[in-house]
Amino acid sequence: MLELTIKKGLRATGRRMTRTRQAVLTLLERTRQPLSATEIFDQLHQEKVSIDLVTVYRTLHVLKELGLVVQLDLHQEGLSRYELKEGRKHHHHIRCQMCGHIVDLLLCPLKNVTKLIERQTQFIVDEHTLEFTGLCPECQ
Amino acid sequence: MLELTIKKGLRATGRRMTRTRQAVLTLLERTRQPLSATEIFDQLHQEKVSIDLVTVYRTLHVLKELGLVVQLDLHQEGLSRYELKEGRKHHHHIRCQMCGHIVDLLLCPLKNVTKLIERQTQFIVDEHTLEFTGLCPECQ
DNA sequence: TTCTTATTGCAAGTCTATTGCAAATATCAC
DNA sequence: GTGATATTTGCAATAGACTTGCAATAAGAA
Repeated sequence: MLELTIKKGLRATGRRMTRTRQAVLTLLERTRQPLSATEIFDQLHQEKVSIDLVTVYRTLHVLKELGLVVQLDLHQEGLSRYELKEGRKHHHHIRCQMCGHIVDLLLCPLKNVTKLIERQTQFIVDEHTLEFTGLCPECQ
Repeated sequence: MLELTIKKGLRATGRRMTRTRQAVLTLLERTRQPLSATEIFDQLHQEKVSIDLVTVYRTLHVLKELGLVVQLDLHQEGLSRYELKEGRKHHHHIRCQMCGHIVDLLLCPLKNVTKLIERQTQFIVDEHTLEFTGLCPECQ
């Protein structure tokens, strides 16, 4: 169970499971799109959950630190989005420029490329960001 | 000559070549690293060029519109960087997490992938962002 | 239930980037 | 060169994402 895993992770670092963290997690769990802090804030308020925007940011920060959540910086959006890892494989996204709809990509074409880059640049590669934009079927 | 090309581009859209635009361009031309607006502002001020930060932003916006400059959003930097196109091919970057040094990558492994994504998602792919982070040879 | 300590909300602040507007300046016609 | 006109600039103010300090609150262990 996801909730148990998370509780353990929190405990292990001297942290507590609280109503607000619960609320953020539940929302992320049932939402398919990666959410921004503001979107999480707005959505929870619509559901009459009282939470401060600062707390949303802090919660996301903690969840990211525990490796339970991934932070995305989509192409020129100027904000961060978050999605639960929850056993999902490393993947990328494509976002519609028109409607903002975000879809997961099932492939990551970069596994072989990393070695090539390391040889070429002498860097030790740590992370990569790969995000696409375009027009979704509805907006074409 | 780059300067002529730019002047033409400006003219063609009813714009003018000015001292400030000149200064931003010259700086971009002789700097190898992609620069942020603030960095451009600071550098020009160090060189006793009087320019407002707003003007830097507006200049970059215009140059981007003319297709003379590329806007980069590197992995979780929280700001945009700009570099001259100037006949250079489409490419990506890798940034050192330690010292911030940015190096060009000579390959783009995504040409074939785009078609695959279009088939898979039914999107029409327009752009992609691909940026790496890691440790540069000096920081390892 | 009580105590300790993490967590929260609020207010204020930071940083990147944008907008409105009057003043400055580039370009064109003369 | 001079003047007309339209673009560009600087300044002040503003927007929006995100952070920090601190007192009040709540989780969880005894």
